[in-house]
Amino acid sequence: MTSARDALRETILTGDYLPGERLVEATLIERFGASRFTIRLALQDLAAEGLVEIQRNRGAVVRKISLAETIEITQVRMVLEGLVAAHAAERVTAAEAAELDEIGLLMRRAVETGEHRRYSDLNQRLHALIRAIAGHGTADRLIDTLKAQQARHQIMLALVPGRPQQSLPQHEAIIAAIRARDPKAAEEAMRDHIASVIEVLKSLDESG
Amino acid sequence: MTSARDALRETILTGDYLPGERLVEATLIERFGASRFTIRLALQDLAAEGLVEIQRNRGAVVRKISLAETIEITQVRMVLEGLVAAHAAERVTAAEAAELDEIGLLMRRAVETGEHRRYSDLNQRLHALIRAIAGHGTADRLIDTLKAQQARHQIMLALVPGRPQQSLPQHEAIIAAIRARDPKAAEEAMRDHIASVIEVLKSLDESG
DNA sequence: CTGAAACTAATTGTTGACAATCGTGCGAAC
DNA sequence: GTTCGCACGATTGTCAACAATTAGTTTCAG
Repeated sequence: MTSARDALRETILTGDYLPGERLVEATLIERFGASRFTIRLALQDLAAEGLVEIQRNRGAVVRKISLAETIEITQVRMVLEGLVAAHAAERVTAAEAAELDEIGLLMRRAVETGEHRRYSDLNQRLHALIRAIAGHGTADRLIDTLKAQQARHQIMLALVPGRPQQSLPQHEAIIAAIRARDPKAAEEAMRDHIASVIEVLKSLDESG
Repeated sequence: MTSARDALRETILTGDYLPGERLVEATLIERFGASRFTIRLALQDLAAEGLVEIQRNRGAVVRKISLAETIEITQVRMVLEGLVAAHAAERVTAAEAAELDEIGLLMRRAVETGEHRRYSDLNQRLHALIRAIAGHGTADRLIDTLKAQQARHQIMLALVPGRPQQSLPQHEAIIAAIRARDPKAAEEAMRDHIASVIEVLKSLDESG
């Protein structure tokens, strides 16, 4: 059963196990009903993804990701998503452009009506669509890995007040650049957007 | 013994096993003198790094990396190393600046005397130094992984005629920008440099 | 009362055997 | 002669038991 791997992964990502918490194999066996071998393989896998840390003879713990590291990860995401946005601008089709436009419209509406949760969902949808348009497998895989590592910190970001008003024009700029098939502008717009995310993270560093 | 993992890794990287070749566990046990469990773990690890591909009930094969994928990987390296160069420009110390200068000087000399092998070594040393100066752990790890994946294709690039003459000024521009503590210029210079590498790769695509 | 050493319980590392699965080669039918 | 099906060999997937290591605890000497 490889599904034990995904189950464990999901459990860590949703925050059932806290960072720094020990992942004792016997406990996991009981919780997921998998054999020790399977659990062990799953932990090994998650370690390769950077979600847990395995120390020899000491077992696995949920990896603690500091705010400083979150900033590093976001910086890497900034340049990767910038690359992806540029590729999307080169490859976007008319149908995809229409889809981008629609998401942009819905985002504006969500901000106006104050539906923060919906805006967050649309945000994810937009980024996912851009990645799909770009079709850059290598960047895609890395972004997924990095996103998983910051899963916990990302939830916090969605709750920052005034954030949607700040990011909406950035999103619209990204959409406009991709629709105009301007790779350079698309990359720049995406980088500006994520750079502002980094600024928010840094301000959290100072305040907390 | 975790060393079996490194041994297998090294063996694949040096090209003893060719892309597409099957990695039968029994054979590896005999070759590396490790237990099956250890070999299995090693393969799992290498799969996570993208060096081998594991299919259920079919075992592991050395991952075949197409030229198109190599280009993708290099594009990602371009933006990552660009980020790293920018960070290096922000953090470089006087001593490090001197070291950069020295490498630049040696590179120029190596090009003038036609010592291609030496130039290639200095090239690696320069990139490694810039990464060390930047101290960006997240980007560092990813670059290492990507480099390992292209190990085979990279050897080819060093042999392209006229390449040192082309890349020397690019390297000098990178060094100058970092010494001037200009992050934006450093990133741009690094990206220009690797972009030209991508052009070489694309020309290989057309010719071969 | 404090410190170190030895013991013990908990946990992980490793091994070998067994089960499941896949690809291949043979044979028979059309 | 070709194709389909079957069985066998090779290979990987999984398991349970055993060995090694670690960390915590107790005991004893100073």
